[in-house]
Amino acid sequence: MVSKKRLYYGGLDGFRAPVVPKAPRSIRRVSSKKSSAGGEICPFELLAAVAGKLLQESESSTSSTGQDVKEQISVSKDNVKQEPLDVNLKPLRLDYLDQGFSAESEFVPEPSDLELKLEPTPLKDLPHSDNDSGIEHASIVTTSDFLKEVGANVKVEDHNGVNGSRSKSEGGSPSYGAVCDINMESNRADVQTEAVGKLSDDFTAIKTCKLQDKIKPSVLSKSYSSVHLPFYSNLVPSACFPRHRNSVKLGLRDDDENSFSYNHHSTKMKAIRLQSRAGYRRKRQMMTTKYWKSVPKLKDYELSNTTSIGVKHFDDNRKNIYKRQRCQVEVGVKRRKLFHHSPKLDYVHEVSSESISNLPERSAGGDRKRMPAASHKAKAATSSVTSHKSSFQSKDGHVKFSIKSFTVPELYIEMPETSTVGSLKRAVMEKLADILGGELDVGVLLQGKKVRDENQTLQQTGIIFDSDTLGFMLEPNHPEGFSSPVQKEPPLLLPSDSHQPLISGPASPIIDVGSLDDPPVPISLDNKYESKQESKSLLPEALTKEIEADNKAIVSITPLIPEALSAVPMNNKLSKRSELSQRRTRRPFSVTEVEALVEAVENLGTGRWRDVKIRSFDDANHRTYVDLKDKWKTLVHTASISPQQRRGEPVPQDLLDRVLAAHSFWSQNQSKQVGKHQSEPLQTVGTPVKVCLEFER
DNA sequence: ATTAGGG
DNA sequence: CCCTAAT
Repeated sequence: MVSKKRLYYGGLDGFRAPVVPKAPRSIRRVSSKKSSAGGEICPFELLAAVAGKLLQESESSTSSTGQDVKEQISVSKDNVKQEPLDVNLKPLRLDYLDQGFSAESEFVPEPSDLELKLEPTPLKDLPHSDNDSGIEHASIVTTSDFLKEVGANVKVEDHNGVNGSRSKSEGGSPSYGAVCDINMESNRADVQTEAVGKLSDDFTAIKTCKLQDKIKPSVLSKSYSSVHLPFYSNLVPSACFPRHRNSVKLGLRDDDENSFSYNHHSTKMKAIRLQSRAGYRRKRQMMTTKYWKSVPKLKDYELSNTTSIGVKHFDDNRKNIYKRQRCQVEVGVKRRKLFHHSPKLDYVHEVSSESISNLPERSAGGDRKRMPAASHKAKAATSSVTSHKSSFQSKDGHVKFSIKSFTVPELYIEMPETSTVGSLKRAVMEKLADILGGELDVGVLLQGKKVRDENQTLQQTGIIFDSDTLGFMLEPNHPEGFSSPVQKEPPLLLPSDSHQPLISGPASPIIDVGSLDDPPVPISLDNKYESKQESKSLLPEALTKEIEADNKAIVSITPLIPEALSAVPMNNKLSKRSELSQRRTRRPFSVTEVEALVEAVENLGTGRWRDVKIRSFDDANHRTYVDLKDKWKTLVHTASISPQQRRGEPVPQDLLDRVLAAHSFWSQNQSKQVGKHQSEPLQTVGTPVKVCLEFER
């Protein structure tokens, strides 16, 4: 840092000539995208694997007890690889109904062994009611049907015995019909989890949760472009069940990084086309734009009419359909209330999400550069699958469902023991925010209990990742600021029983996933992937201790994704804003970022935010050029006010000075407009010419 | 898609 | 940060 400043004042090196001269958009664009070549892997493999395994096992087993399933599913870890998960899943087809995902996705799945396809069938049998009981009823019915269906094929039953403990926690608060529904689903989910868990001992933790979702009218579903999720039979095993902890890492980048590191451990692994972050981002933006803009503009359900043709249930809520997208979280609580009060429940949805946490022995080396040494490493590969069955009916007796959204982010977090629980929370939260695109509040659970004192250090709290008792709970985060009721709910945590460290309990199922527009969070699941950490801003210098402890962390991610689709006939006013646009999570600029910004602006000027972005924030997808511009704006303002009036993380005065200098320089120097190509970067002449070569980041 | 500003 | 208008 210090030397950085010097660098700046060094003059020679201080303001380098614009690295990115203004160039034709086309060209620049290319350059900007290049970084995203990596792409991401569709994470559905995981789900597929689970499902497949489940199916397989189930088919052979008529038993409905968890015990049986367990036994049957038990697979010797050594055979994991030999036992490709190319289970006969043909009957299962998951259709990823997310437009964004499929439509413009660069994601080109390879031939898949498995495809889960949703068969949009009329929801003829879904009961609709105007009251809670009705809702509940609907849910139950759905579940039953589903089970029935499943039973035919898979024999997935509610394994209370197996999940008893977890069920308990869940059952604690079935105040809402929705909850009840969830519980049931959760159990099912557990089964799957169990199955997966049995697949390999390498699974440190598996967490399954159900995402509550509403079934959308089939029409809507159809409108979605369907994405085929390729299932790489061999991928899953290798990816998910690292046999040697040191050699294989399961990771997903949850942040906006584009690069994936591969561990060449699994040769069988098929090369997978990774979807680039950029792609994701694009899609997401598209989606958001669509919904943020379209919704408000459309009047009189114009949108619904065009989009949801033939959908009659939407009368009161059509608009909402388009809102869910980004409000996943915030609506959560509200939604539930709605469920309660909402007169109509048009859809019953069943969503499942699975989270698999993998505990890598060691952190990926690649992360080192970005991550200061840390004592705790929490790596979690979480996959949440949201699938809703538009219909549980299956003529052929096959289970059909669609995946609404799927996220299999790997949260790779390294925290010093001295870091606080709060920081841990933030770290996780940010990751999730990036992934889910929503504002999520993360609760840290230890031994199933929510850790309250966020100021305690991990050490003090007793959070040792070796204990399989660390969990995270997603809570709805209300922009409005009121505490979310959901927090009151019994936290769903990871099983703390050490007996089965591999399997974790169901996560809080209270998840609502938007159906249509959920931004498919393309998250790749790849064991070869080495996650990078970008929590630098979160954990500045604190990360100093390097403890190569073998930490296991189970991260249970239970995204709460509100479903706007639900009957929300009520006044839109109230939840209008919140539902339409969930504010992005606030990410205060760190000093480091500020410095990067300052430097970039010094060189590029104040009118080339895109270039600034590329230059200094290319890897920070959550920082858009608009953000940078805004930040600059605030920086200029900040620099002009008295230090006492400044808030937040104090920005070093020297940086502010630079801000002012650059600001005045560029505002005065019209050259950018004149020569529009490359204006002379601001030359700082203050200090002696001292060039310090320092490479940051 | 970017840029520029207002809110 | 969000939202818009204008490019």
